[in-house]
Amino acid sequence: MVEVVLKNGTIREYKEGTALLDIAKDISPRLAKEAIAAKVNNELTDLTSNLNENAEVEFVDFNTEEGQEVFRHSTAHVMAQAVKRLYPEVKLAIGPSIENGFYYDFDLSQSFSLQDLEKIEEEINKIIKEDYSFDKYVLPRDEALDKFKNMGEDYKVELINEMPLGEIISCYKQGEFEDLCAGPHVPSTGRLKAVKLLSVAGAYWRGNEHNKMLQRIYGTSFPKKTHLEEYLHRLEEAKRRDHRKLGPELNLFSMHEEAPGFPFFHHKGIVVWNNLENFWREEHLKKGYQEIRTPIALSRQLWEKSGHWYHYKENMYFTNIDDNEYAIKPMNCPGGMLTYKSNLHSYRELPIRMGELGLVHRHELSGVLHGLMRVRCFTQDDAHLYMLPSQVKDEIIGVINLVDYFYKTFGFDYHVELSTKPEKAMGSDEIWEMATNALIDALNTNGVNYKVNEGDGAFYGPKIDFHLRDCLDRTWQCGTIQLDFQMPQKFDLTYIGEDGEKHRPVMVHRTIFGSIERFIGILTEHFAGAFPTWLAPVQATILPITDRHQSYARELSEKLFDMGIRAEVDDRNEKINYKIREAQTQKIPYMLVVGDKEVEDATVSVRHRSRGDLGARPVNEFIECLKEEINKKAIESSC
RNA sequence: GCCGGCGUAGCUCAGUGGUAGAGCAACGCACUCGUAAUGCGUAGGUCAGGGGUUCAAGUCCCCUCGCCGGCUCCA
Repeated sequence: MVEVVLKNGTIREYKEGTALLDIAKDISPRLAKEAIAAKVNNELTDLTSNLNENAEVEFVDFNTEEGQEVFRHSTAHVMAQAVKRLYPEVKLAIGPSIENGFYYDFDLSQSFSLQDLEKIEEEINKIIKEDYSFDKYVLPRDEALDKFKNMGEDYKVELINEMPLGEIISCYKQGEFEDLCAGPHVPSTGRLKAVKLLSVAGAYWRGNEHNKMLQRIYGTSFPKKTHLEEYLHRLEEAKRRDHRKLGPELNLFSMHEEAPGFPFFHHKGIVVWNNLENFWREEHLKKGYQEIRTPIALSRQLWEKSGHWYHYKENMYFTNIDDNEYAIKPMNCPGGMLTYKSNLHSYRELPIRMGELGLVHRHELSGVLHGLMRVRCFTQDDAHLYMLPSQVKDEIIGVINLVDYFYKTFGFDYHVELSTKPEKAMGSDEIWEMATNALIDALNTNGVNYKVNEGDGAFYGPKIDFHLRDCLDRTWQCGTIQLDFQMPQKFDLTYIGEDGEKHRPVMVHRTIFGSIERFIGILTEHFAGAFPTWLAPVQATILPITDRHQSYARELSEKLFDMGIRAEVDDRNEKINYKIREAQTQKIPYMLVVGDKEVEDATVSVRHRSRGDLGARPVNEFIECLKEEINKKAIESSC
């Protein structure tokens, strides 16, 4: 007998070699039905595997991240099986689960159309009905190599060849289909109730652009049809929040074929922009930042000195002035260096925090442009911090806290990534290690969770990135903190130390918004265009019922204007319902309806875009409340 | 940049090789109205651009541009 300790602490005994699935059945039929895999001594395992020793056992269902991963991964296998049935000459690459679904990469000469996806989906449903069990088996390396060579699965052969020598090679078989796989999987294909294939896209083998481009089919799956439908519905809803749709609709910005990747901001977009800038300036002044501005075009020699000429040239734009070559700045730092160097600095001044809202231009590949999120010119809320080595940790902690404060003001969740030395890097390994450890130290001190991206750092130093999510759960890097031991050296930056000698300061590049353009994109999607009142391009619209209420409406509007509130009067000859509808679609926070009653009582009837009709209030009382809401930068409205 | 898809009025979309359409928006007129669309009328098009096939092309073919979904890259 073996002893099983369940998650709730109860202990049960089973015959040695009992399958985990049978244990689940013994505990409850429902558990057996809902369990996707099991964790034996914290290791994820197939339900079909047997228990041979005492162990802690936990059953994993679709409500857990691991359960979803296993479920989607199994679906990917079934999709590969379906594709193989329909296109026997196809070669399989890899097929992992991803957030919200799965994909599988295929090498096939003909390209998949949307109709093909439907056919594949039908075949998947057949395989689900046929309810094959997922059977695991292990085999020695040579046999595995022979097997997949004979099958013509070149990509699998490549994968096996790269596995460490001692590694156990396992395969899973369902029906006629076999695939190299570490597992685990659901017990049988019948478990995969609701599957939907979503899109086809090109993807390079192993993510390397020099490799062959394969066809990637994306899909998702759920244990219940209704859950799939809910998910698809949510996707549709999310598309309505897309800033590329809302931006032009709300008259925030527009994009034009004449300038791909270069956004045009309209008045209403600029109002949002200016509010962000004002907030930024206020908070940075409080934190001891100076503000500078440096030119957009700087000479070739400067970029050679900074290293951009050698490490970043393919992303830069160039121009000639009086027969000399200039580059349009893709980053603000070299200009910042020159600014620092125009004065002599004492150690007493450090840390110096020099901010710049700098417009940078980068030549991005045409295929990556994406509304305001990925553009070819953008305004970085940059700053360069110059400090003593002993100040590094505190300065980084200061920036981490500032980012947190900013993002909290907008109600954003974010995640943090740490990027280490890339292949194309300046500087020695020792310097990189020191810099990277400084960042790690600061993160740990602040108790920040972070993910490590090996080799993803900037060419001049490692970085901490802050990522925000868009409406479709894609994440975008916004804030960043980059340590730089290179630039100060290249530009021979110095400060005069206590000893009267020149010393080299440490430098940090950092942004909070990242790019104002991208941040406005994220903001738009996060609030679905219904910006908090302090950011809203129009904060209140006054709606007179008829012509005879227009003078009262205009008086009110002037009063609001004098109090610094952005208000409009809709004096068009339309019914009140019509005006309200339009104000609603424009997502204006407050609608102030004025008619006979309001004129007589010196009140306004307040309607909020999401809270509806709130009734009449004295004008002054409402204005005070609104001012307060705006000053507090409240996310929720309360007037 | 690469793979695939898409491009008709300001917006959303019809249009099966044979005279370019609808709704909304815009503009004009009437209605003076109480919390999400008043009625009638008018105007609006190089069917992304260029080339080709055809008696005839929005429709079929080729090229270019842009957009969308990914990959690579990145704030």
